[in-house]
Amino acid sequence: MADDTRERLLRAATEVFAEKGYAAATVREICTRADANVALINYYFGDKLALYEQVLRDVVAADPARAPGLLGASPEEGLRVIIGTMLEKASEARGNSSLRYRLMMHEFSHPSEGTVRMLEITMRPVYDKLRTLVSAISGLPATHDHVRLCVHSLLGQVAHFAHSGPIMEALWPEMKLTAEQRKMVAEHIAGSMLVYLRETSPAAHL
Amino acid sequence: MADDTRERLLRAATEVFAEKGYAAATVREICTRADANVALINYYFGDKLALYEQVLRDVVAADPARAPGLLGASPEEGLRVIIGTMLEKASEARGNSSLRYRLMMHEFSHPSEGTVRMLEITMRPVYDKLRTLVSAISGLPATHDHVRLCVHSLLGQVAHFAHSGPIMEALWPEMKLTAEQRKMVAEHIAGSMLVYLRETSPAAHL
DNA sequence: TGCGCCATAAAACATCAGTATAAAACAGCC
DNA sequence: GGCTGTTTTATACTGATGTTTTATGGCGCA
Repeated sequence: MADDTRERLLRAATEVFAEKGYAAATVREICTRADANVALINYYFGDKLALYEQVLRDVVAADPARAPGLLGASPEEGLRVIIGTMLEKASEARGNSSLRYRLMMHEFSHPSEGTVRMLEITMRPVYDKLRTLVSAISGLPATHDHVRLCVHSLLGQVAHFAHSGPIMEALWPEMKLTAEQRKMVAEHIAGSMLVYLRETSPAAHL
Repeated sequence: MADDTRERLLRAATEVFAEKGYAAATVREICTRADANVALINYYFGDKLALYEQVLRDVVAADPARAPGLLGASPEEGLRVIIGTMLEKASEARGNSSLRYRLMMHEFSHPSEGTVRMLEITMRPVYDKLRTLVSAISGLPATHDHVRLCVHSLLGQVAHFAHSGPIMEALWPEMKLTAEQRKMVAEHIAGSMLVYLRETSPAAHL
């Protein structure tokens, strides 16, 4: 039952971290959900942070930034797909692949002790992928300030729509990120960026 | 010395809340900074939340959303000014007027127990002002989904650039929101939104 | 059977949070 | 000076957190 318990702990930890972020998650809740004793987290992983890193490592075993349907698509379509995927995965309930995005977006809007690890492990690939896409669309090098600004704008917007529950509730109660609304938001974010990139790309100034 | 101590507590609380947000701020740090005893917060204000609300009430006595130079300007200019002001104030060190924005943006990216009060008191005016501006530029009613989406995009981007320190540091170390960079970011956020609004406004489809 | 090891459990521990209390210090006024 | 109410202090309480310790149960194996 040893490995079994370890697995249960990992699974529970993944859920709780994805739901609440690193700081707000408590080892006691994780253990309760895993039907395990509080001491077992330290027994198996050392401490809370090490558990978190293990969760990240496990969950990242999945695709880094290769959303299905992204291969062969135009950069424009790629942008739409990746934004849509992030939003969708960030608001889905569970399912191993979506937890990855929930973790990512949670840490993104609630930076914490574990954030730096998380960033390097899970965010970097997405960030770089987005830069590649924006670079291809705009015709600018991926290191250009303009490209970086656009990518951060995208990430900032996604994080906001996906993870500022209380704010949304207060300012726009109808926005609950239903499947329909998610599509609308994704199209808004990707669409507005594409319009902007088209207008400001060097090609537009011929 | 009574009112004096109360004032010191309020000032210290404003600083600490602005720096760390409601949740991460501790009454002990506030009292230390104010050179006061831990018990005095409860003596003067009741509890931490009441202190926070008092800070909000005080700090909001300033302008709600009337940045200087906003009167009489075109909606487009208004948008640029308000975005620039938010970014600028959010990253300034202190000065009573800037604390307001730091509080706002902090709570915005780290929703907490005090968030709802905060939102209604300080965010709502900015939110409504932005909606008015976007509405005027786009020609759509301020309640339209398109307008709301745009405003949330703006707020999300500002919050991100102003308050996701660890993320920025990891992904874009050179971006430190210096005065120069702030101008660039503000122009990016406002400028891209204006391009988008121009392209999608009903007038563009004649 | 008894030894040893691994997994689990129960409980304790240390720390830090917000809060409460009771006594001390102080101020104003007769 | 001495009373009275207000302000301040030192300290303790309560609860939550991450962590550690100590004990217990099961199981293979000589």
